[in-house]
Amino acid sequence: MMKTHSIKDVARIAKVSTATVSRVINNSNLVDSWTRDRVLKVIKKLDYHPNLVARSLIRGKSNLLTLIVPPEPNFFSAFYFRQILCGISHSLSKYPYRMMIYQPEGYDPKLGYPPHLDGFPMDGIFVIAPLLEDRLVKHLEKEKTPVVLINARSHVLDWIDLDNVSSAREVVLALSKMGHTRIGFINGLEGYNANARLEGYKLGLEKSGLSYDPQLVTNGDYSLEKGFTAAKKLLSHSRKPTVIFAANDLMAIGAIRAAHELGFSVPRELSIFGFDDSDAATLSQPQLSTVRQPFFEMGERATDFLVSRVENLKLPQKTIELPGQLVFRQSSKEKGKN
Amino acid sequence: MMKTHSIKDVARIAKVSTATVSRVINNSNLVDSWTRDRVLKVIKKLDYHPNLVARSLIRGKSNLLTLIVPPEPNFFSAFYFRQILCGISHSLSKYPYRMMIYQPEGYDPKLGYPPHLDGFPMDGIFVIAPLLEDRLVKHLEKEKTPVVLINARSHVLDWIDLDNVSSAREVVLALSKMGHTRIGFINGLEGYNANARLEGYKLGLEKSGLSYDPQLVTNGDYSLEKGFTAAKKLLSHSRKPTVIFAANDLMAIGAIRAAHELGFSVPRELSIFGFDDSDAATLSQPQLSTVRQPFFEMGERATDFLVSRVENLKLPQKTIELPGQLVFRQSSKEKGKN
DNA sequence: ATGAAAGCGCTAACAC
DNA sequence: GTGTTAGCGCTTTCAT
Repeated sequence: MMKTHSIKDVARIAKVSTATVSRVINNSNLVDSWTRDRVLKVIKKLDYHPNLVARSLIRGKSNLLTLIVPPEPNFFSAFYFRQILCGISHSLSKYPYRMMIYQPEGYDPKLGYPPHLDGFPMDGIFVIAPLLEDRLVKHLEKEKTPVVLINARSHVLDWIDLDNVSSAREVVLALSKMGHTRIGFINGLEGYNANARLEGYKLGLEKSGLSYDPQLVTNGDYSLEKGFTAAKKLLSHSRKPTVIFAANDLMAIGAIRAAHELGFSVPRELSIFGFDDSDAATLSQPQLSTVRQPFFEMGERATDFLVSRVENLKLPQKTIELPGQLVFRQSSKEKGKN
Repeated sequence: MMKTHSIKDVARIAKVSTATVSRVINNSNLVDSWTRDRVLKVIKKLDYHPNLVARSLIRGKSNLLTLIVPPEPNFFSAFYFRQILCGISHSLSKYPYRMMIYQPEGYDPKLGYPPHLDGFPMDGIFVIAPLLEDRLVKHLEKEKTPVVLINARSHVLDWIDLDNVSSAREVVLALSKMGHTRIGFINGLEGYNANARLEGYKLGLEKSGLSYDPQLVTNGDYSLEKGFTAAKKLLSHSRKPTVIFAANDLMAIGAIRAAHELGFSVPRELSIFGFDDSDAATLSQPQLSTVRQPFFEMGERATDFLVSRVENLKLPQKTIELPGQLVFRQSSKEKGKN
């Protein structure tokens, strides 16, 4: 920020009042077209740009949105984070808003997080929730600054989330249609997502006329290592699965490694299905079939939600579940085919 | 941003002037400790926080730094981008500054980019340069807003970059020490980096007493596909390399695939060395030996550079070359060993 | 050590 | 249509 021309300079040179200049730069129609032209000419000549700080001060609105990032140092690397970021950034170009990124060092219940977040001005807040602390969400629900939750839910705040249940169900349905009858499942960490995906798994079985077999289901923690051991466990039973569906890609890749170590060929003898369509999905050998979460679109929609709420605080709560998309790659195939 | 208490409320209740309150919140020592206590008490009681917008207006300083992101929609996914972002965010927590992310839709030479960048206030600019347009850098060199270049260089602006030459040289040196005498090189896209890495490659050969053989060097474009074809070409010669050093990881992975397709076992018959230590490096099979760019540290240093320049515009140009770190994984081994 | 007052650049009544 | 003016919340001389 440096010294530039102000509205006064323009007014003086154009021989009008600052009010008129203000009207011009705000496209008010209460200004004669001849006057407007004169003012615009001066504005151009001076290369005048309105000082948005002054505007923020008087309007009580900064046009800044904050994306809160959990204190984990490598959160920016998370695949979903960057996709969402892309979506936000893309959608934001439609609006006169900018995004600030704020990663608190930690949460201090005394000091509280929002709405001050160190006092920096902001009109609205994006929260990416997968790794987020519940208490922050609780806190945000009480604040007046508009918030949109991405990949999480609330009874109060706007949110955007994957339809985990139907996505998992669709996978099982597809697998069943491919001839698989023994479908293993490696669940994620305890929490909403894991519950929903497991529920979808069960619904898929039901819809396919398959019965639920506890021996085919095991717990994971979203890590590659756990996927590895979980798959080994699943494959050690007498009536082995012909396909393993993992609640995320990393565990699916762990499962592939386990299969290889046990001498199973993927996908000839064992199919593997992941969840998330992370980078790892195409880097793995064989490339992973998986569920693509529409993170980019989530970011876009979140932006639309947030901007519209900032501009109209009275809106009713908006929520949306987006469907996942099944991506078939090399790690899955019809049962018995070659 | 919503209606909160102002400095006037505090002043009124504490029975002092606003000037005194201002002194208190700015830690001026020109205030009696008894008065200070009284004021602080009121501040706490009212949960008063200074309005940073008003402060920005009067100080002509927003404490906002902008990270410019090239118009490519998926730039946020680039692995160096997120590492750098982590570094910036981490270092930023030491300072009373925040980061805005701004991805222009495109560059308009007429309108110009900075310093206005749509007029949003900012005290300084981070530019991540690998994919960045030269004309933006040229433009920035003429502006008064402080800029720090990350992964690029300038004769005017502050910058932070990898020491590409010495990093590539170290790889060749290490490879040579491991017994390799025929070291293939897949170069990157024309540009500073590629030149520097090729130069480092040559220096490494020289220092190792190896002679430069044009047959061992071929051009790439940083893509996996190109790495694949380039490696095939290198391996088709009569006097094949025993190790291929690629100017980035993706090409190195392409080289691994080529080797496999041609029936070479990696690393038994052919070693592969990458550059960047991207995600792909650990996801590939075998895991890739590579050069780790200190992106996180670059982000940190860039932040330190930028903040200190914002706070003292008169500083002389600051530049720094950071050394890469060799990471030995499964894709390389000593020649002839098993 | 403290206060009064001007003013940062802009917008929005309100008057004409 | 256009101008006058008050004031957003803060900092900072300049007095005292």
